[in-house]
Amino acid sequence: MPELPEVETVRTGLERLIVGRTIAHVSSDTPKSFPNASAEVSQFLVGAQVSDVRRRAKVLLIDLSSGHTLVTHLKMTGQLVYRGEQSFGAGHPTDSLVGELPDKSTRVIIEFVDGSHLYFNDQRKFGWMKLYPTLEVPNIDFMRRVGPEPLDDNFTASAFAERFQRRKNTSLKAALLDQTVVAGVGNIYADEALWGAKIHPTCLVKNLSSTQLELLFAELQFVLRLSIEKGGSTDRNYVNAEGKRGSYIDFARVFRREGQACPRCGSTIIKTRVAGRGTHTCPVCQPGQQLKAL
DNA sequence: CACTTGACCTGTCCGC
DNA sequence: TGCGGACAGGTCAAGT
Repeated sequence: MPELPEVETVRTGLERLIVGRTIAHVSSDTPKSFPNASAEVSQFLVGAQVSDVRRRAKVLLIDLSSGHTLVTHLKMTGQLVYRGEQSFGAGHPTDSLVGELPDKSTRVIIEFVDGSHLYFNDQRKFGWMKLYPTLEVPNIDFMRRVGPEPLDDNFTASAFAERFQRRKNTSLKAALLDQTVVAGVGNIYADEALWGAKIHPTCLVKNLSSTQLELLFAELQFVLRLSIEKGGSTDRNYVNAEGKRGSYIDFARVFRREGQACPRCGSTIIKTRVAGRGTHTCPVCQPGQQLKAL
């Protein structure tokens, strides 16, 4: 489930692997994955050179020399994997989690003039690629509404606390997952940051002190930075632009660790459901209302 | 308006 | 071994 650190890791890889390459051909297996991959649109793709790869929240922005941008959302199971030209045989890198490409979950194939490929794989078809004029990207509904980047130097803990007041009657977990409050946080890092701040996910925003919210911000930045350093979290499907896994999951304190010991106090971590999501907490470090364990 | 729930998909896992 | 159902979780539409 790509969140900010995973998308940032893909961005870094793509920046190194595809900037400067020229597109020769684009195909899509289903309009759902690339709604505007029509012949009319391909004139802005074919012959265009990749000029930059950017990220905003969980969205990847692949800028082209044609003045257009391939906007990509990986949602839960999306992967963007680059494969260089293969001079012989049909082999694939042995250190890749992804096998021969394309495979049955390949939705979009971008072929470059040098014979290399970028594959958009997405098992569950929730993700998508869309082409927009670069100048219109900031006007996309999601881009207009999405909150500040949590790792932006200009985004302060007090500004973070202030933005949470927009959702004062909801749970901390729901507020963290709300992309209009702060960008890029998903289920993994919401649970990890709440454990770090010793706050229960069902706690209402209005019941938190500004000190607690500032501590939560510090913990959120910590887990996001650590995960970027570890190349993201490979829980199920996520891989980077080379098809390789990320290792943050090995450093996670509560996420996917139900039944194991809390690394801070030794209590047994439990899994509950909060804001419609599987939620991992330490019942001792994060005191709050008792919830029925799943 | 504020907030919550369901839909979108497919593969995996668990219990019978 | 097969089969039904729960579950995974990002975002938006629909519902309360």
